[in-house]
Amino acid sequence: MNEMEVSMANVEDRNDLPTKPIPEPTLRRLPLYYQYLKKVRDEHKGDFISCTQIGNDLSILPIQVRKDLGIAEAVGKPKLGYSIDELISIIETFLGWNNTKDAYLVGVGHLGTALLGFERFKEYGLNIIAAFDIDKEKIGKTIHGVKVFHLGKLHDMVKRMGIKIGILTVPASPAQELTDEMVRAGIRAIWNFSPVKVNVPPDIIVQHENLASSLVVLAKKLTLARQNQS
Amino acid sequence: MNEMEVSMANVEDRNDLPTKPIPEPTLRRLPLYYQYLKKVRDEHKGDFISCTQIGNDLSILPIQVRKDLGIAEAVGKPKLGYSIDELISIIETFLGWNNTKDAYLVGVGHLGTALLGFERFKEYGLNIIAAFDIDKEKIGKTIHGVKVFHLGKLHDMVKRMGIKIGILTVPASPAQELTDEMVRAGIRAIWNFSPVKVNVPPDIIVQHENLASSLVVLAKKLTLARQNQS
DNA sequence: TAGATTGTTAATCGATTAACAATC
DNA sequence: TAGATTGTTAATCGATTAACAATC
Repeated sequence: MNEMEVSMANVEDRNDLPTKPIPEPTLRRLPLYYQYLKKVRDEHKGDFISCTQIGNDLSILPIQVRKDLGIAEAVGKPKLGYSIDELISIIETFLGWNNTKDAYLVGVGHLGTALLGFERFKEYGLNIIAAFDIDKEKIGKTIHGVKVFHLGKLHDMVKRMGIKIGILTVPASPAQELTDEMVRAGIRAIWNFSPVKVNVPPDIIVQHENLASSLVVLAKKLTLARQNQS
Repeated sequence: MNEMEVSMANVEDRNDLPTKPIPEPTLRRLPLYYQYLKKVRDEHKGDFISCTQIGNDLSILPIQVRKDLGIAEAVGKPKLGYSIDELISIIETFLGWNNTKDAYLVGVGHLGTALLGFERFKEYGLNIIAAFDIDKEKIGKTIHGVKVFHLGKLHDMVKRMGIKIGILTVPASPAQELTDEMVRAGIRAIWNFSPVKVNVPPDIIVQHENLASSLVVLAKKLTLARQNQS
């Protein structure tokens, strides 16, 4: 490959489609680094940090930290490490936390209410600007600064505001129907906290948050640990 | 390998340690199959179901369904498929949902309250039998059938009841301290809903539930989909 | 019987981990 | 300078997917 080809490849990578896929495990670890780095910054112990340091503190192999940071396009200095401030800002940019995305939440039960109270979401570029329910007790109220509307208004409001992200915090039974309704209105990505898998057209993104799955992993690890120690 | 060796190997696998590790992705999919199978059973469309059918409905490759069910030690009939009832019962047994595990919950905020209300956990063998907080408003109250105690009673109650699972639903700041306290008292597995990674001794299990990580995956997929379609 | 489906072994794919030259 | 650390290429590992004989 000659110099011309190299520079062409760079241009393609940065400006053109398709963007190369980022490994999901890396994507999931970046927020961990971010939270850790902000803590470290507040301790004022220096301006630079090494992968060895990060890895030790987070129980992740240093080489993996280096790979992840490389994918996020961070650049370090041999012997010194990475600038903490720069790293924080690079992760923010890479994950798109600078430009906020608006979202609607459907289902103001216990979990929905809890999510409405997560101030932290704003830090991660997510802004829940309205909630929907069918319970007359809740409609019209403002919960954690977010107004609750009747579900019947969902379609028009999604259309009018051009909302792309929907958060689904409802029981199993109405989950599919409400998903269909959101998709019809123009929602492109659904964060699904309901206990069932919902079906969507191929161009719609669904992120299924399944507490049962997580609990199973925890419980099985506990059982295996007991067996192997006995 | 002769017949003797084969039978010896079987005996070891079934009765002796160490139990062979189960792939975590499989473990996470099993509850999905379970929820789906219960729905199918209630529709009374027949007694048997094939991997093709399950896979189509859940958007999972049939061969992967077959692998997963095999790992859970399910046995099917060529041409017919698997008995739905048998499959449900095999998953319940394999995941240990028959014998309930008691747990304590620490931090009765919005999320903690929501988790206390999840009746579904009982189905998955998890029984939250007490909650702890430092807020005098909450102490002494019963939320969703679970009594809230002062945090100071955690240590003695864990010891006395032999509780092994702790659910941590607190903000970042007290998370590590409360983890240490739980471990000292005898907790062996922590389901961590706090926004920070907590450090534990090597024999303690931590399952970190990180909403920021999930949100990042959702948002990045949405961004990539837009770029590739433009 | 014929054909769909299981169970198992092999091939592929992608993420993790190792190796090592470049460098502040 | 010497040594720790980065960035990159190669090796390993484990999960997914494919292939195919056995079978109700």
